[in-house]
This record gives sequence, structure tokens and C-alpha cells, in this order.
Amino acid sequence: MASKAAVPLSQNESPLKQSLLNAKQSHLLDQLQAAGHELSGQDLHARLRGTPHGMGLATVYRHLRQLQQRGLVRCRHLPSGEALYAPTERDEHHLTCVDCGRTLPLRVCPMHDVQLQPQQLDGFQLLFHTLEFFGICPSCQDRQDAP
Amino acid sequence: MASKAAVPLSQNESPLKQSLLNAKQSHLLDQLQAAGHELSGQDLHARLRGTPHGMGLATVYRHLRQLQQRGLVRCRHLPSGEALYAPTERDEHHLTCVDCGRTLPLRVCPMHDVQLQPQQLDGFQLLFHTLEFFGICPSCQDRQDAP
DNA sequence: TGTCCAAATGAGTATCATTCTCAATTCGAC
DNA sequence: GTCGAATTGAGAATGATACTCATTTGGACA
Repeated sequence: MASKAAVPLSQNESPLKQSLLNAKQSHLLDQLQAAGHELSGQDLHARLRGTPHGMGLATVYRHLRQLQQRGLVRCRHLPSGEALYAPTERDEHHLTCVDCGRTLPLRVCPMHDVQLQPQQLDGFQLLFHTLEFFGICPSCQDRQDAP
Repeated sequence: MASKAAVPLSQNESPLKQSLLNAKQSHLLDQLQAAGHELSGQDLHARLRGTPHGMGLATVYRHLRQLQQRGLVRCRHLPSGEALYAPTERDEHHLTCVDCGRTLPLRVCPMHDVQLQPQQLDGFQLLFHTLEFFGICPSCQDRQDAP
């Protein structure tokens, strides 16, 4: 079913994309692209509810997993355990406070130009990556210093 | 309580470490260092059970969070939702199959030399980072090609 | 158009890691 | 030894995600 062509990091795979997606998957991807920021499975379910493209929660998660397996969607987990999804074409990563959980998008991806060596891949077909920085935000630093 | 000194990526913070940790936190960190690979909260609880250092599950998670907030432990989430913990001093990251979940340690961190620009940090005190690659492992590629 | 089968769907339930609650215990200072 | 604060842990609560299975949908073919 899936083409075996390598999918380089941060490349446009649109032509491939359309031929592989069914209507529901396209609607999910559209929502993610339109949102401009990451959405959880619950978010997507709530946004589509009531529209002509509404679907059950189980279906949302099923298709999100398939979109991930096709390399079209990446997900990261908040410290709360919630998973947030975004289109992989949006090469955006985050800086998150380990204390309050506040999250800040990084405008540039420091990994953008870095390539893995083939021997590191061990035969894996690379789809996408996640990069996240963790630290303590200014207000939590202040709170820690003056308790 | 916490020192405000910046903690550079991938640096040895041992002298700081000892003065900040209580006994239970030290035991958790020891286990993680001794294991040589990532452990989940459940793993740690099971390993310590029956030893003189056994502690309740709630305590394990409480201290793991604090170790994270001190930048001594990093965690990543498997697609299954399970969180795996490792000492940040072990600058090791992973390549994970989006299909079967098999995970492969990368021997080198491609981020090792990359520095974030101060204006990107927006006042955050940087503690650690997680970097993960996702793809399809050879056996899942084979299975997809010959269903 | 009618029939068949396979795939997709979703409502409800199950799972399971993690967090919360709160009473009991421990610790440190004096 | 006494007091208050901090720590602990057993059990319950939470909540996101996965599973189950009966129903629906859609395409192929007659």
C-alpha cells in the first residue's frame, strides 16, 4: 500500500499525500493545518462535532495514528500526558516549562539541516522527528527564588 | 531552594546534584544510572519493591517529577503513552517505529553541538532536551509491502 | 437496481499510567 | 520530649486512549 520511497525530513510530500488519504483523514489534516497550532485528539473531536465532518472519538484516534504512520502528522506529549498533533510539514518545535507546563513555540528548528547517517538508521524509513526543550520559565524561576 | 545557575546542555552537574537530593531521590537516580537504559515509573517501583529502598508508587512519580524539574532526569513518551525516564547526563536519543513501536538507541546526539540562541529562550532556564526520530522499521516495511 | 462481502464506523466499555486525597508517619528544631 | 511541618503511601479518582462488536457504508458484480 505505502510507497517505499524515502521521505526526507521537512520535505513537501503533498502529491503522495492526497492519493493515500480517505475523506476523514483529509478532514483531520485540514483541521490541523487550519488551526495553526497543535491540537489534541479531544480537540479535533470537539471541533468537528456538529459539522458535516463530525466523527466518533475512536475514529479520530484511529486516523491520527494512521496519519502518523504515513509521516503526515507528528505528535508530542505534554507533561500532563495529553498528546498534541501537528502536520509534519510544519517544522515547529517547543520549549516547555517543567514546572508550570507553559509551552513556547520555537521559530526555527535547530535540527533543520542536520542529517542522520545511514548507518544510524539501521534500515528504518525516516518519517519525522520531534525535538523538545525543557526548562524553567521566568515566572517559575521567580516563584522558586521567593517562596 | 534551587540554585539559579544556568545548567548547560550535556554537562556534569554532579556536585550540585548531591546537595539537592534527599535519600529517595538519590535511590531513584541510582537505579536509572545503574539500569543503563530507560525505565518507566512502574519499572522503578517494581525494582525497588522488596529492597530497603522500596517506596510507594505515588512517591516514585512525585520524585521523578522533581528530578525532572531539577534537570537531572529526562523523560520521553512511547506511542503507548508510557513515560520512560533516563538521567539527562546520558545524552542518548531514539529512533522509534510508528508501526510496531520498536525503539532503537542512537549512539550520538545530533543536537550535541547545537546551541539555542538566547532570544529563542525568552528567559527560560534550559534544563535538557528530548529528540526523537520516528520512522518505519525494516520488518514493518516488509509487512506493508507484502500483506 | 439488488445482492454480496469487506472495510469503516462509533457508542459504549475497558485499560492503565499517572495524579490526587488524606490520614498516618517521620523529621528537625528547640 | 514536644510541636509543627514535611513526607509518605494505600487506595480511589482521573482521563486519555484503545478495544469490542453490532451496525452501516460502499464498491463490485450480476
